[in-house]
Amino acid sequence: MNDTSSVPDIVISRLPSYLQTLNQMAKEGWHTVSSKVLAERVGTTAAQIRKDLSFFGGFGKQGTGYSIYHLIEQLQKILNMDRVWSAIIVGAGDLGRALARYQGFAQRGIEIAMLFDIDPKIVGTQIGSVVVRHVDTMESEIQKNNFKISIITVPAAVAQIIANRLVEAGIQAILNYAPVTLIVPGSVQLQNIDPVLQLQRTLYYLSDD
Amino acid sequence: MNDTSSVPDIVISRLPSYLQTLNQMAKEGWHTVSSKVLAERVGTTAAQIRKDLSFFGGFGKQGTGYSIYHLIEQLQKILNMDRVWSAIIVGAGDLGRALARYQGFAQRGIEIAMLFDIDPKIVGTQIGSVVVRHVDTMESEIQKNNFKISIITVPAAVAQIIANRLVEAGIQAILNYAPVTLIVPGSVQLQNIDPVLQLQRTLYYLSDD
DNA sequence: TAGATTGTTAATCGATTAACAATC
DNA sequence: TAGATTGTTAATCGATTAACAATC
Repeated sequence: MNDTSSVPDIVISRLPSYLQTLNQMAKEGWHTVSSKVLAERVGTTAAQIRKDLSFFGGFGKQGTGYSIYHLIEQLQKILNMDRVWSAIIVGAGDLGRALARYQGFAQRGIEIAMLFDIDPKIVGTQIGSVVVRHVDTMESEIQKNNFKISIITVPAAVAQIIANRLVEAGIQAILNYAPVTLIVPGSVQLQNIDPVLQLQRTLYYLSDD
Repeated sequence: MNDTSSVPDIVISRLPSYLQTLNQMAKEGWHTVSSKVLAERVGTTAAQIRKDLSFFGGFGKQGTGYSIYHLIEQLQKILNMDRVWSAIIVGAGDLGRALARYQGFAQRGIEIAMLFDIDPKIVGTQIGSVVVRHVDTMESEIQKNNFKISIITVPAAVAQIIANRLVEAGIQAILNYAPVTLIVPGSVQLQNIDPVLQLQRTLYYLSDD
C-alpha cells in the first residue's frame, strides 16, 4: 500500500480527522490552537499530534501553538485536498442512491460525478444531481473523464467482478460497501465500510442484560 | 474501552472478519481450513491468525488445520454472536431509511427493532419492517425493551445531544454515521462510519492524473 | 512413518509516550 | 522576563513475525 514514502500509513490516516476538527474550530471562531487542546477535541494525545505533524515540518510556534487557518491550509495541501476530486458510485440500490444524495461529499471536496447500475428500469432516472447510467458504459466514462475514485454499492456476489473492472479501467481508490474481502493490486487504495462488522466488534464488550 | 480483559482490542476487532470468511468458505463447501489458507482469504498472515485464536484456546489440529464448522461455533460464542441482538436507528433521513431496509443486518444477527425521528411528517410511516416512532419516545422504548445498540444517522449538529440521551437511557454500543467526534463514557462502545473521511485517507496516495 | 500444521515462545519491528532543550 | 508550547530525541510499550517443538 505504502511503498516509497517514509510517512507511516497510520499517520496519514489520522490527518483527515485533525483537519475535520480544525475546520470545526475555525467555524466556531478560534484562530489558534495548541496540540493539547486539539488533542482533547480529536480524542488523542498532544504528543501524538505533534509527532504526526512533525513528519511534514514545523507548523507551530513555541508558546503559542498553531494558527488554525495556516494548519488547515497545510494539511489540505499534504493530503491532496486542495482540489475537488470526482468519484463515481457503482450500484444504485438503496445505499447507492442515499450516497448519491448525501450532501457531505460535496461539502468536503468530493463530487459524486456519476452513478452506474445494471438494471434497465432505473438506468436513466435522476438521483440527486446525477442520472443513472448503464454499467456497460462505466469503463469508457472512467477513461474519458479520468476518474480515480469509485464507491462500490453493488451486491456482495458481484463486488469482486466490479472491482476488477474498475481497477482495469484505471481506478486508484475504492470505497467498498459490499460485505466481502476484495482482492485488488497493492497500488490500489481500498477502504471498506461494513456496518455489521463494526457492530460485531462491539458485541464482545456488551453485557447480556 | 478495554478494562479488565487481557485480550487486546485489536485482536477482538479482527475476529468478526475471520468469521465472515469462514462462513463464506462453509457456504462454498469447505469443511477444514489451515491458518495459511484462511489468512490468504482474509488478507492477513497465518501467524497472526494462530496468535489471535490462541488467546481463546486451541481450536485446531496439527497436520490438519481447523474444522470450519467448529471454529465458526467457537468464534460466535466468544463474540456474543450466538444470539440475535436488537438495534435501534435514530434519524430517518436517506441514510437511516436505507439502513432500516438493509437486509445485511438481519442476515448477520442484528435485528433493526425500531427507527426514530423528530419530523412529525414521517413519524408513523413504514420503512422496511418498522414504523418510524417519535424520538421523544426513544428513552422509554430503550428501557422497556432493554436495547443496548443504537445507530446514529441524525444531522451532525444534533448527534452529540442524541448520543448523550442514548447513553443516559442505557445504550452500550453506538454506531455513529454523523461526521463529528462524539464524546461518550469509556464504558460505551463507539464505532464511527464516515465515508468522506475514509476517502480522504486515500487521496494522499493518488497520482494527480 | 512422513508430511503438514498447530500453539507458543522469542525476536523483531513499529508505534506511542515521556521528557526536555529550544524558543516564541 | 516568565510562561507556554513546540519539535525532536530517547524510552517504553505493544503488536507482528519468525521459528520450532509437539503432534495429528
